[in-house]
Amino acid sequence: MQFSSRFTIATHILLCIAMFQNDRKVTSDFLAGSVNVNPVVVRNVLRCLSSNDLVRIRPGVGGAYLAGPPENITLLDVFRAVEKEQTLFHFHQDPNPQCPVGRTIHSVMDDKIETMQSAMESVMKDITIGELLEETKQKM
Amino acid sequence: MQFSSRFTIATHILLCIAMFQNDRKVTSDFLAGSVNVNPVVVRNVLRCLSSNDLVRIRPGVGGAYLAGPPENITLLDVFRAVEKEQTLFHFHQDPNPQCPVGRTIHSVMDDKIETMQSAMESVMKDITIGELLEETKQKM
DNA sequence: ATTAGTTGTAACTGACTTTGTTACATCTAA
DNA sequence: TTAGATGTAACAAAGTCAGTTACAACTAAT
Repeated sequence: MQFSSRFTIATHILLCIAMFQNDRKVTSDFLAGSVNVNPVVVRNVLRCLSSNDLVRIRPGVGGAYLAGPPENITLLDVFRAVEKEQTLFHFHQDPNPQCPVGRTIHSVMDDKIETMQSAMESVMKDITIGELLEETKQKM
Repeated sequence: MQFSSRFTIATHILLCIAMFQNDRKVTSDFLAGSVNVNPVVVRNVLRCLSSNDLVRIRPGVGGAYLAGPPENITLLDVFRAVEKEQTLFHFHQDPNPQCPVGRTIHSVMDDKIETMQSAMESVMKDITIGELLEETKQKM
């Protein structure tokens, strides 16, 4: 099981906006062309990013802009904006409380899973759209 | 999106085997009762664990046993045994190569995602079934 | 050899999620 | 008023997960 592609799509979108927002109007159709998905998918992702104050969208006239400098947007911001279900693992429901393992499994495992997730998120927190933008420009 | 519950189910199963294998025959029905899922789900997970040499199963006569001491089984072993799709994120297919972002997004993002996953896996590697067993016994 | 108890595994279902798509209402500036 | 956007509901196709049934195959004990 994996996280959906919304995270990579959202990162792609933010990079595109950062790259092009000063030169042209960055519409959902333009973004859809670069990411190569349906414009509605882009608009749904943009809505998530917008409601988390990462981008500003101009309804009617069109165009998306970063809400702040790209150095201030971390991949953790992006992840939290687009992934509703942010716990890493499903836990099986209703383990048998009459079994000593079933009775305690949650209290034993919950903080382990949290540690795993924190490890992942601390990496995300240290990577910004600004860095990725620089790296992209170097590779152009 | 999340990983399936197979990981927590597998961990539960291993803890149960470690806890009870010396006292009674640990069948898939017994395990199913503790985890509170269908015995076929247990047998499927057991097959994954067995083919990765974490447990031994006695066909015919019945009963599952740890293949080695619980201190030698890490949560990363468990994770790799039961999760076929082990990359953390779906990547959107076919970004547009005519866009500078689309052309480079993979080479920019791939190692970042790998770093995130490594961070998670290094936590998994440091937690063993033996530790969880001790913690369970303390909480009983 | 038979039997009871167990595992191995295929097949099917329902529920859910993701992704793609269409359609249309709404908004804004020119 | 209009052109060009965005907002969003609705639906379908595909995939995955989990539950269940059913039955073949295996093993030890009798």
